[in-house]
Amino acid sequence: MDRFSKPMPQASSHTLQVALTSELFAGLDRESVNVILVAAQTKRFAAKRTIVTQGERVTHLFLLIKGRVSYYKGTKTGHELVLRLLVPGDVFGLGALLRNPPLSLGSAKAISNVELAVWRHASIRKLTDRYPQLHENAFRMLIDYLKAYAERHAGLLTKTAEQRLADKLLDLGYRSGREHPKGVEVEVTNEQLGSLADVSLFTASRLLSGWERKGAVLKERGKVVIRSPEALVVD
Amino acid sequence: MDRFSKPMPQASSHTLQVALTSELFAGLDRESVNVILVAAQTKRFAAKRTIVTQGERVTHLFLLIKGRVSYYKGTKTGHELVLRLLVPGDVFGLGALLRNPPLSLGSAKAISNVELAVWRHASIRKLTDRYPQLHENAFRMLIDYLKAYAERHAGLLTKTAEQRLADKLLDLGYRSGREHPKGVEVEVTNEQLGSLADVSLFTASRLLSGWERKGAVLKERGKVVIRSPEALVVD
DNA sequence: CGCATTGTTGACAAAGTTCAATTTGCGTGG
DNA sequence: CCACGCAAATTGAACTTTGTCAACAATGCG
Repeated sequence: MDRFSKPMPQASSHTLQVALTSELFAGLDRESVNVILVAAQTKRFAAKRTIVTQGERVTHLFLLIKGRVSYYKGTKTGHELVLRLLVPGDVFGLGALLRNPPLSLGSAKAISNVELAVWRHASIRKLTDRYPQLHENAFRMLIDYLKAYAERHAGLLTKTAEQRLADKLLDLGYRSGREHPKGVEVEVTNEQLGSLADVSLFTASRLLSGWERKGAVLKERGKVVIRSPEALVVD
Repeated sequence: MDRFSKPMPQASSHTLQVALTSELFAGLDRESVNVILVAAQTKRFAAKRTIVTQGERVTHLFLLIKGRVSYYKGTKTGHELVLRLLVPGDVFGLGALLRNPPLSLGSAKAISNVELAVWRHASIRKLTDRYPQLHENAFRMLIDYLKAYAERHAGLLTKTAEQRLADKLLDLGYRSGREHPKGVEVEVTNEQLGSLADVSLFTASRLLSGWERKGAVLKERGKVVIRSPEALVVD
């Protein structure tokens, strides 16, 4: 195996594109990210398939390339608490960076058909040795999640259902909105949105209807089009 | 300065004792922990003093040696959301392990007179280079906090105020309970307990009174004595 | 002893949840 | 291409838990 005889392996350009936007690879140059990506496997899951299960050991690190994933926590009473709706560039399974990975704190489920870059525990460990920046980034992401959580929690105690729902809808629009002739289109059901905002799906339905009457949003099954974000901001 | 002429510096035995119980030093041997501790400064704060302030850059890592600290998040509406009551062995300021430390997500306030071991950013960075286990431990702790948070959040949606309050009281008893002729004594005010369980201080007062009538607890100003933990467990 | 902190209790209100009954939209298979 | 059936959304009505506010009591520090 002569080092001159073989071209450098390349990750698909779309995958590379997405990875470069991920916080996990912040501060790493294009080549390094490419090296890291070629160590990953590409996996696909059909809509509604479970990708990781709460309570099982975290043996893989995932980077979402295409589609949407719901990361949620099941509760004893059967409720599903959606922790975050993941969009391309988001990662999950950060526990796999540890020598002895912990048990997963939630489950991940494909909402649409999805494509993921997947690293096995052993290979991501090797990569973090070689690129310590990865560890640094992952650490920072955890702190950011913690911060986001504390805020969500504080919001639950101090804001009204309407404010929380509006906040989440706008956040989703920002993170995963699509162009639409009348505004920004967000793919989300009342139930998902409600769970993210810690509001029942009924309340979500009522509030959205109210906004629609005011002309702030349009609704379709499984979608919301934000027409005037200003109308949703309270302050 | 001859390396044979000077005895090895030693951390105070009590400090070492506490440090060895801390998750942050899990898997490190006594000598290593000692080396790490001598790089720290000992600081004392009087009751009610603020130790770190939300929103300021995290420039120091703290290990609580003696006393109690409240780690909380202030909200715009003036509420204080207590994230955790810290007891000896607990740490805060984990963000200081990052090269560019983030802003603090909460504030820390001394409840009693406290003693802390404190590392400056630069020195803790040197230590993590020398003892990578520190990084590993900190990472795991963040994941554990995240898990605890998700559970607290889920509890808020699925459990009653009574269950949540009971859970927190028992958790505190376990983490920081003291012997008492009639049971386990916990130093906590209704307000603190209420905030930890996401319950108003009035509801906390009412529930505790109810338990006292049933003989499950005894109350004194600033203290609760748990007489029969079983009576508080619901299942 | 006086004052600040902590705790108590009642009356009341409000914000959302729950449940049930329907309706609407959409993909699929005959 | 139509009909079936599931998933998503709607709407009303009753209910309930908990927070809010106010007035007051007790505790203990300096």
